[in-house]
Amino acid sequence: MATIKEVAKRAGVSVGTVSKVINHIEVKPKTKQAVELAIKELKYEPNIYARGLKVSRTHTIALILPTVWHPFYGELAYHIERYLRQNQYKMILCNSEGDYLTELAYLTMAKQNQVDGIITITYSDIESYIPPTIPLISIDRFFNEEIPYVSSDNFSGGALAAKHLDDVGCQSVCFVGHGSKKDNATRNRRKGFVDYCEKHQKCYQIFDDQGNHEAFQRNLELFLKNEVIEKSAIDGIFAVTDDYAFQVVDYLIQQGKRVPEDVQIIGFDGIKSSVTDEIKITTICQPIEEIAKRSVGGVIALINKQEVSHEVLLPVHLFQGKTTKG
Amino acid sequence: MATIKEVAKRAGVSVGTVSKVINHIEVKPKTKQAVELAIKELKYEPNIYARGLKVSRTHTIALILPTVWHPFYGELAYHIERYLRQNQYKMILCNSEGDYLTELAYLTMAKQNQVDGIITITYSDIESYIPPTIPLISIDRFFNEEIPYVSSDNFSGGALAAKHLDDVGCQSVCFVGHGSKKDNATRNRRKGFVDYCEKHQKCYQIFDDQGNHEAFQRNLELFLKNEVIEKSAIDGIFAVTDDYAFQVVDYLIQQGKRVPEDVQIIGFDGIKSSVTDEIKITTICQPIEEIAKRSVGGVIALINKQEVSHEVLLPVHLFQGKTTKG
DNA sequence: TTGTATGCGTTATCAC
DNA sequence: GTGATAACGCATACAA
Repeated sequence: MATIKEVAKRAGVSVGTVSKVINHIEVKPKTKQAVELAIKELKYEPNIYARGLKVSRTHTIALILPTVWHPFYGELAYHIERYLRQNQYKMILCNSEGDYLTELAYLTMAKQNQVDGIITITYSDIESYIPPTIPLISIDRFFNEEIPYVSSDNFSGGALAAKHLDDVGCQSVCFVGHGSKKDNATRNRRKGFVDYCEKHQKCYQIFDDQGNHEAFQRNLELFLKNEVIEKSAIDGIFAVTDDYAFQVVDYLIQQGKRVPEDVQIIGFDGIKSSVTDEIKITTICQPIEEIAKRSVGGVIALINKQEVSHEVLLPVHLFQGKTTKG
Repeated sequence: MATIKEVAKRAGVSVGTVSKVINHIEVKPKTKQAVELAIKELKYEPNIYARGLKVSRTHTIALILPTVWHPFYGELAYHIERYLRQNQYKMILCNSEGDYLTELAYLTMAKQNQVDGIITITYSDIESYIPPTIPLISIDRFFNEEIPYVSSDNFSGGALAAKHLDDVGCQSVCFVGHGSKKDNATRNRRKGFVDYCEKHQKCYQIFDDQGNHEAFQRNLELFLKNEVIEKSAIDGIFAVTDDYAFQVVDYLIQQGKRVPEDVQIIGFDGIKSSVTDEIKITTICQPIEEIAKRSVGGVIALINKQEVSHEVLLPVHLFQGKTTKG
């Protein structure tokens, strides 16, 4: 691997001059030519570590999320990487799998100057470990007044879901969600849903189980069996994520219910498993690409010591699918 | 940010000693304690760039793939990141979107010592740009005798698909694929399929359109309409990927055909859109996790100048879903 | 066992 | 406009 010194020698100039050429600082056209020739001949590539040592900027940011193996996070990661790349940033991907130790390891990386900033979407309490000096943007999660976050307008989304079920004629609706204390996003969806129901005096129920994956599924099916299949007490369901909506749809159909004739169902997220895929259900769509864009813009602004708004709340919209009467 | 010097001063030792402690080289227990205390007090974090400059190892590898926003690549990326992390490596993710310029940019990164190695899954002709000095593992793609690759046993998979259609009673089968010149993987699936049919004197057809996404879909539907709907000349279809299998299933059902009663369909890949998702169709499953494991093992071995087998061919297996008569 | 000194490849600040 | 040189923070060979 050629170094800047060898380039300088070959071009018959000093290292300083070579450095100038590399960094696009004005030099005499003739010397510039000579240097560029030498660079080509020696196939010189600047060593990023030496440079990093000097300027302590890596042009790398870390993205921490539960797992990229999921339509929502996959799409988000895809767009974030794309926007970062457009801004000459590289992205280190971390699947935390919800493990806060893994997340902490990445915070440490940032402290070591391995990354210039972090975008995180987490449900762990890493708040107290985040040094105020690290440029960090949180997605979907409010930590404190210091840490900027970008999120969909989950409250309005929840209300919109309730309104839609109302509009399509549901008499007795239900919220289905996984009661996580940490997840502000889904909590707000529930709040919005409830708020609409209260204001419009809709009859509603809440299923908000806190168990793990298996327990949740078991309890959900028990609940549905009882309320929907046997008592027919519910004719409209708002599932807090599309994943849950699928579960609900699958179970009800398996139990002989018709969707949307007997029960109408609306989800949240608007997931597609790839760019060519299609949204499968009626759902509240998050503006994933916009979330990505704002997050990237946010970290880069933070890195450049610019002002960043503490809260960015992005509008959602309804996608009319086949699980409600359109 | 504290440096090694400040730690040394505070601990009353020299920088060399501090360095030894950090790198787990034997020192007197007492001095070790003192140093560790100082490190804690000053919240010292080693600067990775200074270290990188010395040892030129970054413990970072780049993963280049078309897009992480897809169940197959998403799962692959997930596992690769996991294995890398287990080996104290970080992963830079690059969605090339099939653009070879983007891919080249990452090769350059490797040359600049920004990454220690590369795992790539590409359909571009980047072959001539890969410097032989860069540790690189190719997935699903044979480049040349120098570059090691890991892949599913696509040929056997294709044959297995044909055999399965044969076993479940199909009389006249068909291969559906996107004829890419670069994609050895899918080509071998086709070869395996044809090989089985020839050997067992099965009647078969090939649909291997080369158009872009829209053209392909249009032509595929034309073909299916003609051969399946009108002529009923096909009762078993092997789609070269699950994505295509879904397309085929959707179209045929929309056209009034029953699956698997009228037409049986088998895909390839075994994709699930998340860890909790389920495989939806009969398909040939790739051992995605094993591919990830071998790829990671491969690059790390290359980085450590160990021998790596040029070809790793991993066995596939049949998943019996509801699109064939089990 | 520990300290000292050198150099890794760059950038940036000076003189010239 | 260009060249010399001092950092940047660390690892390491060698000296003590």
